[in-house]
Amino acid sequence: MNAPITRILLADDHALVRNGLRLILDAEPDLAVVAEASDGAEAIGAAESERIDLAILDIAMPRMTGIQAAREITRRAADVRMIMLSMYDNEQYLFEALKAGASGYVLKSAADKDLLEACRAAMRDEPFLYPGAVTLLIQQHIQNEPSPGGGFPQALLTAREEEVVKLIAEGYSARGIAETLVISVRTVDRHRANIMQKLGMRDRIELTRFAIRAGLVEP
Amino acid sequence: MNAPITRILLADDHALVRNGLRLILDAEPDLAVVAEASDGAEAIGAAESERIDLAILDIAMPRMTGIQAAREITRRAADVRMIMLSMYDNEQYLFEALKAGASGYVLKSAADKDLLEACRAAMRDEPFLYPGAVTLLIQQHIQNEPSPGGGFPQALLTAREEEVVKLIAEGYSARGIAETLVISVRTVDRHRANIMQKLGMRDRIELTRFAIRAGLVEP
DNA sequence: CCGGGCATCGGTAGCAGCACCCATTTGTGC
DNA sequence: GCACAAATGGGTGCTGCTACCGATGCCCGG
Repeated sequence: MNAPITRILLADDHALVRNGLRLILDAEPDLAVVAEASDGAEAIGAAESERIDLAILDIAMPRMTGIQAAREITRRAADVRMIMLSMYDNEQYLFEALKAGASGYVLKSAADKDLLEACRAAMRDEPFLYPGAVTLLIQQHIQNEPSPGGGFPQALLTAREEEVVKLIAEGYSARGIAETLVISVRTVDRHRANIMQKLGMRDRIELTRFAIRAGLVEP
Repeated sequence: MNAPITRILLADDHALVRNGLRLILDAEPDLAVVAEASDGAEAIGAAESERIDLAILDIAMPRMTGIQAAREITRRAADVRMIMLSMYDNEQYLFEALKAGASGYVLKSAADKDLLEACRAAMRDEPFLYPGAVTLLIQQHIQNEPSPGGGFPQALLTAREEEVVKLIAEGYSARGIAETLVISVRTVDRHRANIMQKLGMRDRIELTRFAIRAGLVEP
């Protein structure tokens, strides 16, 4: 049945990594890298203008993360399949990536074979997750099945919570945040507690790293 | 004069990246990857036990950074040349890498050619730096040439302090750090205080962001 | 040999972060 | 209108962070 060659967009901000991945992919007869991007905005442009079957997006890219890019690509070029490439075995990213429309989630610490398999699975419209991700999905599913409305009842931060996270990561104390937002210290405290519970985190350090990963603040 | 093939140790914690780089390197007739490592400790072991000409070390690796590994390799296997691979165009790390014995410093966003050139330069016992690094070196040299006994007027952390910063930024409490390093909580406390004073910082949040900027830890 | 930097350990005190409890007001969707 | 989530504010208490005081042993360079 001689499937046609899969035309791939490769987005990663590190040229060396990009070229390495290109070698891995181009070695396969059924895969061809036909476009590259070094950040999320470029990836969106390429997915629209080029004839792309599959986009491989690194999560950590400057200006716009792979997740944000995936959301835009879902909206503007819905026929493009997407695989998310991540340094982090992190459930937040996993869920966000899936919600953003990615059909695969591959760790950079994975084997070449996994990436290739994810590509082919994506073209068959099948998901591909690394084993740990499946476990996470199951746990999440067991924890809170209900949500008749659909998606994950899990943690998206509200606008206010996002503001608070940003300020925490910028080094403000609860008191400073309270003054900045003109609310009570107790409310700041409450927001922080809610955020940490949603994200499953334990202190400001983890919140800070989350905020940096999420691009809310610069390191 | 038919130089012998350069035997390379490749150390990076991400298998996909490692394999991509291996393809880039193995495509060259004069270079051969003969060993791999996924963290600093493994790299040190491999540099000792295998017959290695050149080690390519990623800076950001778990448990032990490429810099720390380079220090050990310099001590234990002084004939092994080293090239540092970094995600960050960061002067702190550039200088640390050079001090640790690396003869090359290549950004992951560089071109393949740069990495290959750095490898060959290392085998000729010549340094290789990306252009921005040379600029940084010059600036630093102009700013403070004298100071025979001492380094930079501005705070360079000691090796121990660096370890503590890394652990703080990874979310460890003082107590957890004390257990990890097998020292007293008070000593950890003292180190943290010294670090914050040196860097002019006020809490763990700022330290965390510093550590991420410096490439000591991943966000 | 001695000064100085580094690493180590101790006490005290205050304030901040964090957990767990409570409540009211507002807006949005059904 | 009613249900629900978001945002707001409060009380209590423990733990951890941070500041400021002290000290000793080690090693390295002059």
